[in-house]
Amino acid sequence: MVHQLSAGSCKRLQNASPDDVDVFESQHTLQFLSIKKVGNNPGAPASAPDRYRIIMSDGINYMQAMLATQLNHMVQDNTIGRNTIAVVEKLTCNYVQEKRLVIILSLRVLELTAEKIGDPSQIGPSEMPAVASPSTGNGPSAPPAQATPEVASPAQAAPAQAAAAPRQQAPPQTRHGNIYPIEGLSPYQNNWTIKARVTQKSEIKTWSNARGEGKLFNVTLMDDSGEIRGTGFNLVVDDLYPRLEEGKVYYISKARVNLAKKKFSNINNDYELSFERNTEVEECHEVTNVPTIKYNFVPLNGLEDLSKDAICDVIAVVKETSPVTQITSAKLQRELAKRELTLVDKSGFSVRMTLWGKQAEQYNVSEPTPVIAFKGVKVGDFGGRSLSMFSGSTMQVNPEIDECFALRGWYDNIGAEQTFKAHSNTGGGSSMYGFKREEIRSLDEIKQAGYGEPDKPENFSARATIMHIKSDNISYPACPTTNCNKKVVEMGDSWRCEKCNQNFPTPEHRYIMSLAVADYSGQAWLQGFNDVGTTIFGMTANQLLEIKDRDINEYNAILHKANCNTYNFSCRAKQDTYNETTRIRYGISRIIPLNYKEEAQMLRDLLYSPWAR
DNA sequence: CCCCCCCC
Repeated sequence: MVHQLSAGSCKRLQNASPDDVDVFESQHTLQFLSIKKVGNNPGAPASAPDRYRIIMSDGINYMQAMLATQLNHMVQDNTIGRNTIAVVEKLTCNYVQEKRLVIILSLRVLELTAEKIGDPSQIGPSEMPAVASPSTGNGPSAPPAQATPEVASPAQAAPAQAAAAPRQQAPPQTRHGNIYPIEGLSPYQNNWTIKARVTQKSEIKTWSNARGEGKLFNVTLMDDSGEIRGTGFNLVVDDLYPRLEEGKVYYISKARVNLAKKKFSNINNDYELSFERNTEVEECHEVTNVPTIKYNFVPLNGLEDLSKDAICDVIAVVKETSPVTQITSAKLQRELAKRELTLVDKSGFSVRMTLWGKQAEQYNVSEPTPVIAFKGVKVGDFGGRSLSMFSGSTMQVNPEIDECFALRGWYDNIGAEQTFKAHSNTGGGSSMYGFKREEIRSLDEIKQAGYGEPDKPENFSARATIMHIKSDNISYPACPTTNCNKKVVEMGDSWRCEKCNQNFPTPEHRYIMSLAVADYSGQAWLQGFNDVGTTIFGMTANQLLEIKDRDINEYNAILHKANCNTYNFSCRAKQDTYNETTRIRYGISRIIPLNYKEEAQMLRDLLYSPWAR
């Protein structure tokens, strides 16, 4: 495959000012001549991500760029390498100390390993046109940049241009300097300003532990590129807490960019901000391009498809509001304010939403049945399904969005008179008949655990694939009386049930089957009864036996076709003695075909929710 | 530097 490099891209990138969106957000087909890991700052924490410097060529020139750390995996899993040709789709640029740094934010590989194209040369200082505001130019006498430990030295690649005229290329001197997308922030950039909306502000929290005590608050900041969490500690709380207001937009600069501990936040960013004493915050009144909260609403009837502890957004009419009550949390050893809202929506379901602490106390909506949009709330299983706000969750009363208008119209017309279904503990979702998705165990684990000791049957959940079904004896003739299911014996031209003391012209065949199933860890034999067979074969045992009598090949084909299908199982391990041999038998109490949407959502929730496991 | 998200 022959790819055409974007001749001239290096020059354009080299000369672009950081707000030159046309250059940084257009597509450049480039070849990576080298990718090299560079050292971290001496002061960087051990957990700091690796940083990679890329020498990239447009066939005519080459230049250096840094790979945004969120793309590090591409180097580590060899998605990119030496001589890779890729479309660089998004870049950014900023100044670290006096040095200009181009950072690759997004790329798409065209060819992993190609021949080197052309004979590109380094862009020299002579090719750097004078640009930008002459008023800010320091001229050629500007002190050359020091190679700082903060940034990889570009020595091999392009020593000259980085130091040559950095000031000439400085961004337009707005009062707030270089406006940066949140997505582009990373620890090796220190001269940025973001323009972001505070979408959430926590209350002031205090702590006291072995390492000391103090207070802190968090905000969630959002712009059109992404979101990031910011935290202020102690003295900074006094300064910034009153100045940052939910919903308003601010210019923020000179905060520290740290690695986020994902475990503790559902915010989609590898980094978080730490507000320092010198952090600058100024409200922005020209609010353009700063999105308000984006929602991904789940209707209330859809909550049963989410697993417990999933995080979701909902919009609903608040039909009832409880007063604030104080509960005593055993866990926290203190009192805690709580308020319950009853939410309803067009799906005809109602669900309870719990607010805690400040959010419970400060809930202050005068109208009786507002529409409220909630973001980042936690799904619980109390009463089938419940919802709960985190301190990081947000709510918007009567937001100016279509979903809100639609709900308002529906409720005022018909919804107010409707009765609503509550979620129940049975059926659907993760509460189905003992199957616990979050407690799935491997077959090997079950065997190792020795479940099913004498008189101690154990229930467990498993996900396994059918490998083989014993075909010789797949069913038994049973009493057709509802809920009897006892084996009947053939007596002349009828079938007798001893339990019911009755004879029947024909029995009802019921499945009794042994399945060999396997998962990644090993295999096991599971015993299944009637519902297992009807689930697996999609027909009753009577129907299957009829096929077996008519055409043994078709019967064998049906059994064969059942193999290689994966199910969720609720099982019961029980010790069993038969013919003086004791063994553990695994009975299937429920077989559940995989719901791929639900399985995928579970995986998604694992990624998004630090509390889902 | 927190990192708990609670109760019934």
